[in-house]
Amino acid sequence: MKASSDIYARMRETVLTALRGIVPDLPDDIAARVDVTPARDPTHGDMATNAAMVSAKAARQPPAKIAAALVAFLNEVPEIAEASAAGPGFVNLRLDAGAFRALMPAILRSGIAYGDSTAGSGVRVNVEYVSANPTGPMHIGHCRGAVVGDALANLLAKAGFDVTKEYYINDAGAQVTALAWAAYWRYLQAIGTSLTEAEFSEEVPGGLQYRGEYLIPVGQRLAEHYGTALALPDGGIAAPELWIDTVRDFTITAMMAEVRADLRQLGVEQDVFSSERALAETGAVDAAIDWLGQQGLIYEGVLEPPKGKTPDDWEPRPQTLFRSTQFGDDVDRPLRKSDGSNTYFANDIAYHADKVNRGYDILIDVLGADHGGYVKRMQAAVQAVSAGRTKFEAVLCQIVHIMRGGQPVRMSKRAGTYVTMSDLLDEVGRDAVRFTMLTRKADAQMEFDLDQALAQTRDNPVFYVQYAHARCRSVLRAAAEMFPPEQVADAALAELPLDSLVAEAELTLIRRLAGWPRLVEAAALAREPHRIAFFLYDLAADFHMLWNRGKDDATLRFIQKDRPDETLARLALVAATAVVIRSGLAVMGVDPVEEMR
RNA sequence: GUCCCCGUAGCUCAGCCGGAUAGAGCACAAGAUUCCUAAUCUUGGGGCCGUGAGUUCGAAUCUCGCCGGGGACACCA
Repeated sequence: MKASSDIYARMRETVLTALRGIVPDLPDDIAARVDVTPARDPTHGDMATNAAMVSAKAARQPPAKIAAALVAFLNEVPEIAEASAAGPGFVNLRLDAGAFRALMPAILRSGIAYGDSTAGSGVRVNVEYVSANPTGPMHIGHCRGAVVGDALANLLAKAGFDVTKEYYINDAGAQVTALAWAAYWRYLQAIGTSLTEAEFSEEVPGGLQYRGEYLIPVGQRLAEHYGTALALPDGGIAAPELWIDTVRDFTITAMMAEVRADLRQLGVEQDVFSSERALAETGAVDAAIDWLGQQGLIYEGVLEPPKGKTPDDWEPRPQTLFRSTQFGDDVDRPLRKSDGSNTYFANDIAYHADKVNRGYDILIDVLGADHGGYVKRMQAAVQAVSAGRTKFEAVLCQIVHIMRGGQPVRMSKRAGTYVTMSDLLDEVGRDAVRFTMLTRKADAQMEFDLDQALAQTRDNPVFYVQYAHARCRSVLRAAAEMFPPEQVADAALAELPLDSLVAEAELTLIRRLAGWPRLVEAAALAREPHRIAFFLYDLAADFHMLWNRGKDDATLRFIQKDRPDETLARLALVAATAVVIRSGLAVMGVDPVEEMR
């Protein structure tokens, strides 16, 4: 088995081996707490371990004594230049520079697969994201969920999970009925009805919704397909049962085509599209409710009114309830409405049961923060339908405010009430949208500054990282004048001796590259794809710094015309840097650029 | 009233499973370019990590209370 390309994981194994020699009956839970982390302060060396401190109690020895024994052992390890005890019991490690340099051939051979991990050990994860109602164009909120979900799925896959990307089409319920009415209105307009919008709205149960212009083309296409057959001869409203299924299906199909087009523009491709309607029609919802009933998790009851804020029309009412409180929820949750039809929650239970039955170990839903109150009941439901075998997690995405010149941007002509994803993509482009959306924790509100996303300065992280990659490529292009192309290919550079890389700025960069696998694992475990963006930003900073060192001191430039061997070693470092940037951008779904214009 | 998220430099935010002297960018001040793209870099000032307790060798990080901001709270999706 080849050594892990995560040098921190490898050193941790070494430390554990040493620790077991000192504390023979080391408990597993203590061993699990032993960590080898990058040193925060470079004067402490390259890495530090807490091994002596966390094991002190179990060993019934003072940390300093364990640390001293660890130091003695670790100083005999060839890769370690120096081990020393410090502070309350840290053991600091300074590695032989060669140990870091030795990673570069592995990086160059792996390409963007560098950083791939087996930490997920093939655990099956379903990441459900976007899942917008097909009632209109995707807007800015969907966009964040789409980017976060997609990057999270990529990240988990890189960390060794077996990932499925899924979209849940909410094509059942009252909203799509309202959508059908709205499309029908545009249809009547297309065939020249004499009704006014106000007159039409009078006839719609609940009133006309979805008044944005985006349904006009759908109405026109309905008119092309069906002529006047869906209306009364005078252009009036025909009996709903004569047209509503037709119009609804037609409109959902049209809206989903738009959604897919928007997602394609964003570079998101999901593996599975699940339909709420299809699920309901196969009887899966009733089956799920029956199953819960057999487990004794369902009863007929009356809920207390919510405290503090009672709805105006609240009245006590017997309902079919799920015992979600048995699984930690605050109240039991209704599965059927007063008219006997299923609630959205009931459908969602069936849907998640379906995912459980497809064999996933972990279900992750990427949701808007307004669904925060939904998480506990879904956790309860998944626990119930999987008999505790499947884990449910939610990643909540907070609201995004689009800003321009310090002012919020609100309206879209087409959609009427919100900024569409498509507008945003047209204005700043896919890469800037994706990267910028990942420069905040998902559960923190963010301001998306259009000016900044387009700015070509350091305060635009997209640009800054892209520029670093372009500079790497630029150096390699320039080197082509000095060497034949095959000699500066990644594979060839991977074979070179690298002992000449000794400058501090070079070693800083190399250490950063060495931290990539560790970061991938940590980010995947925390479900925090935004960490990738910050890592790449720091990596870019290291590279730009090294580049500028060459401006102060000509001997530090990458290309040294009279010293081909040193030049090639430096090219290896540049190429490895480019590889890691590409590896990170791939997780984020951002394309690297070869040169800036 | 209950639940969830947030509170770190003037501003926008990082801070990985608790670790040593809390970090970036912007803004502000001063500097670096006959050069692999200065679209960059260097240096400097700037902090009661909202607040009070607790847990312990050690807390920005974990627990509880309080203050402040956002969100969600039967029969919507």
